[in-house]
Amino acid sequence: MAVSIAILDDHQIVIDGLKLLLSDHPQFNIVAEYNKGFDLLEALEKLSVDIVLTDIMMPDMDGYEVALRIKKEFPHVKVLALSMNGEGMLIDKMIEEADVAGYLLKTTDKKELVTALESVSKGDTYFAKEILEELHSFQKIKKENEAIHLTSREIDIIKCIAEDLSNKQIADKLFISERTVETHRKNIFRKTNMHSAISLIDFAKKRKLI
Amino acid sequence: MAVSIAILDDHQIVIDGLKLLLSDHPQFNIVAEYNKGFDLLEALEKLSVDIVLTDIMMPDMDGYEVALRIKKEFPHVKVLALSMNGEGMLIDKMIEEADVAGYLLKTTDKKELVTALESVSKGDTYFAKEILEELHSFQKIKKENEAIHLTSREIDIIKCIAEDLSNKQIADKLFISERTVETHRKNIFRKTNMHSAISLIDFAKKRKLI
DNA sequence: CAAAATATACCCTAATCAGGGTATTGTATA
DNA sequence: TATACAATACCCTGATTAGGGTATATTTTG
Repeated sequence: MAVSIAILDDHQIVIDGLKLLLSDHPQFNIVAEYNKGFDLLEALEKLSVDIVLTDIMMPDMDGYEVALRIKKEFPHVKVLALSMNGEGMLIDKMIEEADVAGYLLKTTDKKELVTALESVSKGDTYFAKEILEELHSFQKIKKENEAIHLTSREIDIIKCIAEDLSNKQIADKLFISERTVETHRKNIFRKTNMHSAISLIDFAKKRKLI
Repeated sequence: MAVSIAILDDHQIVIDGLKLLLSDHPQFNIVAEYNKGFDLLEALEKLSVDIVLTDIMMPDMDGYEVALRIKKEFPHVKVLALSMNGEGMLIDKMIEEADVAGYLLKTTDKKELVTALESVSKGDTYFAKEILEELHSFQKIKKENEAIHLTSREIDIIKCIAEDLSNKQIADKLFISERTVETHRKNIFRKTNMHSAISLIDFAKKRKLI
C-alpha cells in the first residue's frame, strides 16, 4: 500500500530533485506534479492523493491559499509544506489556520524528507527544527504585540505615519481633528516606547504591524 | 568529449534536480557536487572541471565570492550562475566583476539549461531573459544614482538619518558641526527632491544607497 | 448596569527641522 | 593656474512635532 504523493512547486528543478530523492523509495508513489496551485486543485477532483508536498512562495496562488483550499475542499488530503525560507508569519498561518501536517525547509535531505512523509502518512505531524524555532520566535513577537496592545485606530495612524503624512494630512484623511491625531501619536509613542517617527516605523516593520 | 560540470548549491534538492535534468544528456558529465563554496574551491585544485554551475545565495561563502575566486585562481573554469531570484546588484556584480559566463533562474527548464550549458561550453555566454531585464533595470537605477550624484559624505549622513540620529547626534558622531549636518541635509533633500526624512529613507532604500 | 477601554478633542511648551541664505577651505581636474 | 566640486560652518524663519496635561462620548466587556 504505497502512499500517493502530489508535488506542487513553481520550480521544476525542485520537483525533479524531490523525484530523484524519492526514486528509491517505492512506498512513496509520486502520482502527479504541478507548477501552479490551480492545476493541482483541479486535479485533486479526480486524483486519489494522500499527501500534497507543496512549496509556499509561488506566484499567482501561494502555498497558504492552496493549503486552505485543500483543507476546505479535500479534508482527507494531508499537506506537507516545503519552503525555501522559514518566514514566521507564514509558518504560523500555515500551521494554525491551514492545519498543514508538516513543514520542511528546502535545505532538507533525503532522510528527513522520508521521515516527514512517513510521519504524515501515518497521520502524525512533522515539523523541521528550524521551522519550530522560527515559529517560536514569531509567536513570541506576536505575544509581545498583543502585550503592547495597539488599537486598530492606532495602527491606522502608524500606517499613515509610514506613508509620510503630516498630522494635518492624517487628520484630513481619517476625517478627525489634528488634535486627535496628536493624541494617538502620543499614545503610540508611549506604548511602544519609541521617540520618533523613523524608529516607530522600524519598530512596526519588525513587528509586522504594517 | 563530454563537458565536465561541478555543481554547487546549499540545497541538496536543487542539486538532485539538476542531476535528473541532465541525466539523459551524456555530453554533460557531472563530476562533482558540493554544498559549500569552500569545498568546491578546494576540489578544483585536483579536479578537471569545465563549468561550475553555482547557486548565488548561500550561507558562509556566497556565489559572488566563489565566482571571484574561481576567476582569480582557476581562470579556465567557466561559471554558470543559477539563482532563485534575480537581485539586480548581485547580477551586476556577477557579470561585471566576476565575469560569469551565464546566469539562469531556478525557474528554468531542461531546454534552457541545456542551451545555456552548450553556449557556455563553446565559450559563448548565456543569460536568461529575466536576468537581462533585471540587469537592465538595475543599471538604469545605477545611472540615475550617478546622475543624482550624492557624495560619500552625503551618503554617510543619509545612513545616520536612517539610524534615526538627530542632527546633533550626527554632528557628534562624525565630529562635525551641527551647521554642517544641516547643510548636508539641505543638499541631500535638494538633490533627491525629497521633503522629509521618511521619504528620503524610502528613496535611499529603493535606490540601494543604504 | 457599572467599569474599562477606545476614540475623540483641546491646550501648552520646547525641541527639531525643512528650506532659504552666504562663505571659507581644500582638493580634483581640465 | 583657473575652475569646479566637496566639505566645512554660520544665520534666520516658520512649520512641525514630541511630550506634558485634561476631558468627554461611545463601545466593549465583566
